[in-house]
Amino acid sequence: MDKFIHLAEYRSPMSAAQSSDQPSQNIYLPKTSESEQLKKIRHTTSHVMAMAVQKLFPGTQVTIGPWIESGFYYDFDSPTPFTEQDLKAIKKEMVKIIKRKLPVIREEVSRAEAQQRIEALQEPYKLEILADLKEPITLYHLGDEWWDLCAGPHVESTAELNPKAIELESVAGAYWRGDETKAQLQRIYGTAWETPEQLAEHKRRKEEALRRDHRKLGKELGLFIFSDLVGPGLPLWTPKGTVLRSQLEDFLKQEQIKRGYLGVTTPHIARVDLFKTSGHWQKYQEDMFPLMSENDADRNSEQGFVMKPMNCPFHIQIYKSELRSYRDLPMRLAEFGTVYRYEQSGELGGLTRVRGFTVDDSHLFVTPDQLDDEFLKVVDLILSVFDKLQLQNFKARLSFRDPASDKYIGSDTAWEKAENAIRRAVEALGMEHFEGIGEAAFYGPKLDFIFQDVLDREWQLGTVQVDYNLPERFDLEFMGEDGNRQRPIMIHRAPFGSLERLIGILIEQYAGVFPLWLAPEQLRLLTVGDDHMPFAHKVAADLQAAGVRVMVDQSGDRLGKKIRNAEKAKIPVMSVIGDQEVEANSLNIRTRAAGELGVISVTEVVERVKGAIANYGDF
RNA sequence: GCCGAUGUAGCUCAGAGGUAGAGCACUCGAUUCGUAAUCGAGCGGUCGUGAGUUCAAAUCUCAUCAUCGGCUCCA
Repeated sequence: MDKFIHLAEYRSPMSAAQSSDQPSQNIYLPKTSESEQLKKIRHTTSHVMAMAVQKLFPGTQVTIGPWIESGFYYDFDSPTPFTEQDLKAIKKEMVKIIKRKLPVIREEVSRAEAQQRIEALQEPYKLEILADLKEPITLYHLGDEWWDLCAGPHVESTAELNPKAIELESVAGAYWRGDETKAQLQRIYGTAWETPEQLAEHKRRKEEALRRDHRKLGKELGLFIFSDLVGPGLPLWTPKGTVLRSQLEDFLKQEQIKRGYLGVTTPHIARVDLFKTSGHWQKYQEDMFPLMSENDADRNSEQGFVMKPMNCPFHIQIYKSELRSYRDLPMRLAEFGTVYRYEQSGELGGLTRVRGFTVDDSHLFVTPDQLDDEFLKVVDLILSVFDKLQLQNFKARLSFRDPASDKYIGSDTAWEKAENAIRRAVEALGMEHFEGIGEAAFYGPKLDFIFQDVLDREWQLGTVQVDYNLPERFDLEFMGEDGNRQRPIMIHRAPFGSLERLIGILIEQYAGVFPLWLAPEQLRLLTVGDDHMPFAHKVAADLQAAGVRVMVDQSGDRLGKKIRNAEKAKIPVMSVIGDQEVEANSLNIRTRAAGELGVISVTEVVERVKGAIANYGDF
């Protein structure tokens, strides 16, 4: 377990070593948080942008405009939305302002003074911002024409900004204070750098990220599709994509067998009463597909079936089907269970956010004495799974409830016990982590493993949850050593989280180049001419019989084209077959990773494939 | 769900009130070729869907569906 004690320091996938299909220009792009100069540049640029917007669009109110790691944004309350054309005009105006070399002047004022000046401007959002500010209250002026509340820092003059290192990137809607019940503002995202070269590199990396995007690669590699007739957020897996799924499932199933998990299988729908008992119906209804009722009367009295949004209540029924003894515990019920959640339409995207997905779910029923040990074992399993998948860029989050919210079920005592159990585990492991208040499941706190996609969006994959609440709601018991019935504790856990989301992240992490054990097509045979086809098919049959996923390129293309196609399809191993190979009854191997390897016998190829698969490595 | 953008052949895209194009893919023919694209021909689209405006709509308007970027929500 030692090797997992320190989680790899988080790095963006874009900067990861294997991230590039093309050599990087080796221009270092610091994050804003790493560079005082970028903080100044981006603060000032965003002020210049806001000044330009207010000049071009009178009546527009300025709200907040912080830097973000790769740039900045500013939120405006504008009577009409901004368009792409507007961005160009705004940029032009910004250049004018910059060229006037306006000094950036810091001024410290009293709260009353700030309030008075804001009232003169008639900008109510600023008043709200002011109310939350601590002393000292500072204003930053651009010349004597424009100012905003800001803590700084700023450059000393707009002359320090390079218009060629600035770009306005996109417009978007955003709610005031991030609250969907409040006004929707217009947000403009932009970026600013010290040099035009840095901006060019930033844009190059964004384009590279697009090439690795799992939605693009999934289509190019033929891994999954979506169909308008099937519906949004419901991926269909092709034969190639299904290889990925089954390899991952088989891998985890083997790991679970080694750790004493028991497989179960449960239906996709259930009576709504099951979810009333669990509390899902009360707390989660708007995220569930609507009730299936036979008639209006049933619908009105909430009788009928629903698609399952989670697997736990089903596993609980299996646990409950017999009186369990303390000797039976811990009982670890596991299933690749496909669940259906009615996500809001605007949330859907690729494989990372879908409406039907498969959870590598397991529920562990444990005695209070077993809780800590079982929890650690689960974390160990999760970390070893990530290790095998070469996933290093993740953060561990303690997802606790927001005490101010009423969206949770269960007693304060139960929640405290569960949260403490997670804290104990993380401390015992010495694991780096951060706390996410309000990130808990409605029935219990979680330890979540957060990854980033190619566009730097964060996604939860693996999760472990400690749950005192569902055992209570379903009245779970086991017969204790002393002959008294006791209540078990549940651990919910999923190393992958969602098979779909995991595969989305993996596609991007590998840039579509899968390790041999996952590659849908492991080896492709390329004949020089048609005369070599019979030998190719014989070899293919032998390799297939040995368990290798092999295909013969059947096209009439020339060798160069066949190689090009195999490279584009990111096939890890290819073999050229011509007169020499037929004569020598062997294969001439070329790998994607290492190029030509020379002539190898069929038997040796099989052994090398098996060896590579066994240690999750390359051919 | 909200704000904005986009939707043209299997894929990537061009066209922009006068009735649809390219490259790749696919099919056929010729070529039988040794490590990233052989040549030629052919097939293929009621321009997301439905209304409306117009003599005429892929093009303008509205609605709707889907996708994309954000926001909100979440595995």
